Amino acid sequence: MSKAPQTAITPTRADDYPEWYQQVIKAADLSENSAVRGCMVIKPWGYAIWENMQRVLDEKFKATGHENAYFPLFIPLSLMAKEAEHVEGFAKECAVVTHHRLEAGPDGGLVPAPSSKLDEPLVIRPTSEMIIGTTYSKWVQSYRDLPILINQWANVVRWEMRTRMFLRTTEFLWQEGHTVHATDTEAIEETFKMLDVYADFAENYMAMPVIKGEKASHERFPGADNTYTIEAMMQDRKALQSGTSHFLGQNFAKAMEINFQNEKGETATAWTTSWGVSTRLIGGLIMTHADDDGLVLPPRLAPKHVVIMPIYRNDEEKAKVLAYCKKLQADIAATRYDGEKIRVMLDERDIRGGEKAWGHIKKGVPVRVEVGPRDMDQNAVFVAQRNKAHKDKQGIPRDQFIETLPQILQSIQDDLFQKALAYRDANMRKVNSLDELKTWFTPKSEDKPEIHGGFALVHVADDAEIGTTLKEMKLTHRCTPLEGEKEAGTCIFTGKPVERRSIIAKSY
RNA sequence: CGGGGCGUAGCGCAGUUGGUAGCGCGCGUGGUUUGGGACCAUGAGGUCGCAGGUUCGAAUCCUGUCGCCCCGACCA
Repeated sequence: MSKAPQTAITPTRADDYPEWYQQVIKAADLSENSAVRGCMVIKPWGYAIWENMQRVLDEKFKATGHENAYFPLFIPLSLMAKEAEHVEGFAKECAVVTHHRLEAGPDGGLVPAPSSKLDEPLVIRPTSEMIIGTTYSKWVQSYRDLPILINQWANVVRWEMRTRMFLRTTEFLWQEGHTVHATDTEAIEETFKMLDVYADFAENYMAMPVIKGEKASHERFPGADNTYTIEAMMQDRKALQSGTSHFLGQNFAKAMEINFQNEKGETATAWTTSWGVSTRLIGGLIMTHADDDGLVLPPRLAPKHVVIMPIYRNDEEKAKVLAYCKKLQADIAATRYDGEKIRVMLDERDIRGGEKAWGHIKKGVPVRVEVGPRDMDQNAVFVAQRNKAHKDKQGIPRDQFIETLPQILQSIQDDLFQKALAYRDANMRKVNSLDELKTWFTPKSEDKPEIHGGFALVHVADDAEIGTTLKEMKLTHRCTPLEGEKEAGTCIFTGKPVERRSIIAKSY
């Protein structure tokens, strides 16, 4: 008999954080590497989380006046080249289609047929500003055609050197909103509105605290006038850029000729925005809440809120317990949480109880319910919560359990947010000198660096050279927070006066 | 692209003076068990990444090739 490990996940976060992350994904059956380099297969449990994210976000987009549409996967090369900074930013990571037919090669196998070479190569979209902007230029004639408020759910490809499951994959799923406005004021308002939608989603659904901020000029989206971000702290205290909203000014409108006649009959150039979040959010979800026993899911996004695990010894008991569980399942499913039916599964698999329970712990199911003959006799259920220790279980009268389940789920949702918030705030502090910054971001043990650092609130000028210096220190300027205390000071690198502190951190 | 490492059963691995392939987990079957990761028994499963070469004989030696992983440069 092999002794069960102390934790369900090996190694622990403290032992080897990156490896822990991989193991959590594996243990929770979220995704796996595919036959294609850098591309992952998102498995049902992982995809169900994405579907929940999509559903909630989509409702929010609709509620703020947006509609969905779909644009092509391919972008003609010449079109890609139209906005100088944009090309510069993405040229290094584009997959390009050059042929449209295969034929037998000289050494067997298949090769692209030379005769099928495309006159103009097609770039697989790394983002869709160009193809969408070009389309919009045809749609916009008059100020009466504005605003255009469209979102698309899509896949994009960015040929990154190094990939990490969910955090950075060659192909990833996302949504990208692209809007056109008659005035800069309106476009800027849209940019902030969607940043707020993202922050609301991150905090109230993912239970992941975020800081809204503006990116330094050297961290901006290529071609944007301003980039705004929500930054979250992971459990290794690194920052994860979790969503971005860009005010594109007139850069893309000029390049794509998105022009219109205004009320006075004059020709005017439009103002555009774009904003997106991706499957990276799942990585953020994992690294915000998961523990050394595996995934921990906030109820509002969990594919299943509750799992019922029947316990029995023989066929006679099995029949009784299963019948009882099915009724319990139906009654739970008829109860509502967060405006929806509670998602409950009955795990009837014929495997050992321990294995079954640990499986659900590793998958992060918020509430586990055991029902055996003893409980049935008392018309009670045995309840465990994923946000508590795995042995911390309570017998509760059945009807009381069902009645309080919505509150239990909400308490888990709140608890996860509060824990994450406390962790972030405990690891965020003002840093007033370069030395202090260096010290904080230098691990005490060099061979096996411990989790260290955090979010440093620093006075720092918006300067590309500082960006380079930071990079050498393996740090980045995450953002300048939009909210909170406005405390003027002098840049710790240049001594220049700056209006408020920015966040400097290691990042994903 | 630079530096390291690895391709042997579904997964993780062992396998040196070259002799025809093994272990753990998982999986199937039978049984004993069962309120938090069981145990016994018994099975199934591999052209040892690919292609050449040396040899009576290659997972093992040589040459080439493909792929993957880790560390850097790039980034939602």
